[in-house]
Amino acid sequence: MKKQYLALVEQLEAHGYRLTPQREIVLSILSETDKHVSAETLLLRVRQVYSRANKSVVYRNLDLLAQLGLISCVDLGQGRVEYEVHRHPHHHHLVCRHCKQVIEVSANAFAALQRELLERHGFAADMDHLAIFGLCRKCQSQQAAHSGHHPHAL
Amino acid sequence: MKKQYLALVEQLEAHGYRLTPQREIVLSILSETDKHVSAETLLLRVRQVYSRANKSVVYRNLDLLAQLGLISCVDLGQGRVEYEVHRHPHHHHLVCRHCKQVIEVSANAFAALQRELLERHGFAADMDHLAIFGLCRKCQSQQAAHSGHHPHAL
DNA sequence: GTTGCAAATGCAACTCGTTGCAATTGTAGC
DNA sequence: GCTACAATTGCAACGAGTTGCATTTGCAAC
Ligand SMILES: [Zn+2]
Ligand SMILES: [Zn+2]
Ligand SMILES: [Zn+2]
Ligand SMILES: [Zn+2]
Repeated sequence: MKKQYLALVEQLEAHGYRLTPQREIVLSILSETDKHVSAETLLLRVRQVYSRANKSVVYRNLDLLAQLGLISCVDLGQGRVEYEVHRHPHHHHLVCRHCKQVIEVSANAFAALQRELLERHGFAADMDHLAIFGLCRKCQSQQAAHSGHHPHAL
Repeated sequence: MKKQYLALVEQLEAHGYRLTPQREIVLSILSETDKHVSAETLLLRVRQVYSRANKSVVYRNLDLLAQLGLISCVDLGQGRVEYEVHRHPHHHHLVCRHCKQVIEVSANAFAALQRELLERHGFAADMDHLAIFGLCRKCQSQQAAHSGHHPHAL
């Protein structure tokens, strides 16, 4: 994905941001990863190339990229945020509260809502990469099944 | 809101959970607060009544109530999560990334999406209390205005 | 009112992410 | 190649929330 990396670099330079070694490495790792990556994992990978890499710097670079709209982050309920370069078309995630399964859905289903929020409230919602929590099909039936409840019941 | 407090207690007991002093105080404060409250604020209020109250216990009780679907929490981007007893009908929040303004909207607009996710993916989404980020009307025009960008520009 | 025991608590240590600030570095202008 | 200066980094301290585990307690059974 050399193309994507060059596009990221171009965007940064167009906005007057510097290209530092650590930032370049973050960009290259992000652009060659086609799934979500946590800050922790990203830091470890950056350190394979640049061993003095620093937590704050990675976070700050991720913040910068997100602010420029080049990457997005999402919290899938795993206790850490995950990042990825924007894919087109956009996608969202349905996260089952019970079995933790994550279903990826296209952003199409969200376009009508986005339009309605814009029309009714003048609000331009970022419908880029959402996590929606709920119950998957299987866990809905299971929950319906046992209405008897004990504390700590699974 | 005595009625709401009693309803909460009843739900807890129906599920076999104990009624401890600290938990009772958390319930009563939540049920007499008609807006969002952070865990920190809640802890301070609990301590006005029960001065030895403990951070973990407050968090664990909030988790329990959320798990039972009695309260919901939302992250409005303020660096801390806010809690509230469910109001009916449900509402959501539109948060402007730029001016931090929060617009409250009814859950109606989200019903169509919820239906679609259920039909197409069998997923029962919790559309109880979401925070959607984006740009308010005013900040959209402002952003359109200045296309010149410098690092650190506001 | 005693007893038994799971539920709940208290506490300290931990994780993830953020922040303030001093030191360093990229880069534009010369 | 220097210089200047803002952008970036490194670090350590911080804040919100979680967790493991030993202790305590609510409550139901007797
Ligand atoms: Zn994704
Ligand atoms: Zn499930
Ligand atoms: Zn709300
Ligand atoms: Zn705004």
